[in-house]
Amino acid sequence: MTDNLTLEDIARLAGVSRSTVSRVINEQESVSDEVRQRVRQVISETDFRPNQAARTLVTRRTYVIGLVIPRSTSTFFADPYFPRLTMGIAEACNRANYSLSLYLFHTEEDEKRLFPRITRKGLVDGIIIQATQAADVLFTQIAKSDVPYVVAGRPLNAPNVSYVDVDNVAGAHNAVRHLIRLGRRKIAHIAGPRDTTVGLDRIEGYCKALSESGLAIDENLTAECDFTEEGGYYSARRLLAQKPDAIFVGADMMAIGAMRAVREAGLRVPKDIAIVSFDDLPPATLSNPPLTTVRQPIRRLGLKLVETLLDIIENGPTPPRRVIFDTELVIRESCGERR
Amino acid sequence: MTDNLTLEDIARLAGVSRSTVSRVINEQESVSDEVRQRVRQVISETDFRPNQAARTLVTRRTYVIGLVIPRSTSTFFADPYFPRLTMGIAEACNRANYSLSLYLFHTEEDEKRLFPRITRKGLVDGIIIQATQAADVLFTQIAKSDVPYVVAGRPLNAPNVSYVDVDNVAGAHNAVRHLIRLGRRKIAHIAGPRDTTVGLDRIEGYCKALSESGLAIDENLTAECDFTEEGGYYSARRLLAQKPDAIFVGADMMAIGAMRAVREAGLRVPKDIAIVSFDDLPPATLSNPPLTTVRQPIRRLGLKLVETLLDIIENGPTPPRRVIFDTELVIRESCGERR
DNA sequence: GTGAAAGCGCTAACAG
DNA sequence: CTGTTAGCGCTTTCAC
Repeated sequence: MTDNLTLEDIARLAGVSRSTVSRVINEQESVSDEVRQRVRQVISETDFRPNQAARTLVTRRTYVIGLVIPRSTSTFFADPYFPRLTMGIAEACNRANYSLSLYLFHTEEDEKRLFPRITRKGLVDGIIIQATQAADVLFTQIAKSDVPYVVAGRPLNAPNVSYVDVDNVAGAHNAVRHLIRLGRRKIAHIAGPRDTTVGLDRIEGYCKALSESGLAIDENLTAECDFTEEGGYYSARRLLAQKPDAIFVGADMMAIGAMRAVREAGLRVPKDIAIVSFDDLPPATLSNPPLTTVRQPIRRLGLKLVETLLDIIENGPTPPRRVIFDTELVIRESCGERR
Repeated sequence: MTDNLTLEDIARLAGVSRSTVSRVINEQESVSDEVRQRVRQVISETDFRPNQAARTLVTRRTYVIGLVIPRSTSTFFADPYFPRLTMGIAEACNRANYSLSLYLFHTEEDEKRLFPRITRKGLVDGIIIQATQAADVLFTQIAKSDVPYVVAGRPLNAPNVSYVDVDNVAGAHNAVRHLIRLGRRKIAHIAGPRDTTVGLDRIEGYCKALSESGLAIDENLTAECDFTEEGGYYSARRLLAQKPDAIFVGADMMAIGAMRAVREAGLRVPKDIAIVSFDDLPPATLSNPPLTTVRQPIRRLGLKLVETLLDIIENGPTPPRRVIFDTELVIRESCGERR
């Protein structure tokens, strides 16, 4: 099937002009039913599909959106969060008839070399970019080009950008309040990196809940690490020295690690140490005991990200759009009962 | 930064012709150093990047490859397998300066509507498509278009296609032999779907190992299910009635489910039931006890898939390329010691 | 309602 | 070594 058909060919076969075929393909009104039928017939017989590049060249629309995952999170593909988010984004793209280009950076060199390519014309109509520390450089670059973009998660040092995020402060606040309500008093926190808003916001919610209840905020009760299982494990080991009766962990994967450390220390969850975490991804259900955790509406996040980006593509970047989703505390067994 | 610069503009600014600028951009030799410098200067000052669509229109190259995940596997994004594979593919794309378009189908309707769009000209240079039952229809379609493609995993009913797969028969064979060597005699199997080669091949390896050792193949000792944790759980529950002393599970996620069932039945892994599974993904390490499992070189699979596709794009689809990777049995605790 | 013609921004002969 | 010219396949005025 070596078909290199063009509009011209279809036009000839249907006995009309190229313009008419174009009109039929683009579903314009001003074509007589009879001609439209004939053209459609030829198109389906020949299995003709217009060349996308040619179309893009004149319309300035690629119908592609790019999803950029900066390097520090690319290892996070080990975390189920990003695949989930990607699914949501892909679903929205499918619906809107957009293609989704995935730019998964592994190294800083990747970013330096590849990112400028992405922002060239005729490649993507807009970009969804994951907020991370490494992303900050990219923000500057992307802002200089005039490619529309939206950030997944609140960026740290980027005013006036559009983003979609969850209310991490409220989620963390709620989680810790739950522990307090259950009678826990010495609550530790395994936090995400302090150079991300995710890390920072959850710390803020944690502190807020403590303060409200008149509990002291002890620096030694907070450990900072990346979002991995390993990180959670080692952080918990360190924190255990302080003999906390509960840990609020900033992500499910870290909570799995933390529980491993607790188990190894001969302590029991939730009896000796109650645990509440953040995300509600599959590992939360499968762990033993299952995790009480703050659920993020990841799929909706993905859908909204695309919706927002398309809005920006259509109507320009100002004013910045900001969408914050609520979270929901899912109570399972790792937090135990009221004491 | 509303730049709508074209080659022509750069040419004017540098005092040369459009062709010369094009030559500089495409790194052709035949340009004097002096001119090259001046042009480069202007390009960097203006931050000019050539329009990709225009380029594609004439070169017939998009430098985009598509990754198609048919519907039945799209839920598998819950499984860490696909994210991992995607990472490998993305890494290879980055290296080769290709963009990666992700087509994640959720429904049959997605496939019907979207797939024809993908195979149009000027959108992608080639496609990597995941082998599944649902993919069979797509194979027919893609074969009709002349878009180069390669299959991830061996497809069931598609002769003459190029694919990259692991040796599932040998991997399963090896896994089951290990159980036999450890003294297990009544070995059950939780298999993947029989309408996929993954499911079928692993069953074949399982049976082969049994036969070789003179063990009877009992149909009641094999349960078939999808690749989910839930599936593994319910299959194990059923199989437990037969009182096996070992289970070879066709995927880590199913093994996690199977272990849950075993635990609930008051049995212990590996003492009462030894378990060996397939994949070696993070859940295998994190489970309790950690899983003995057949490691797949997923990242290499991804890299090879891209390499093969680029080869096909360059040199045509014939002869079909077939690459089979070896697997490796990773021994942890779920299989226990020799009895 | 339909066709002719111009042009999107680039590459690639072909001259010189 | 460099410039001129002719398209790539489509959309989009502008006539009729």
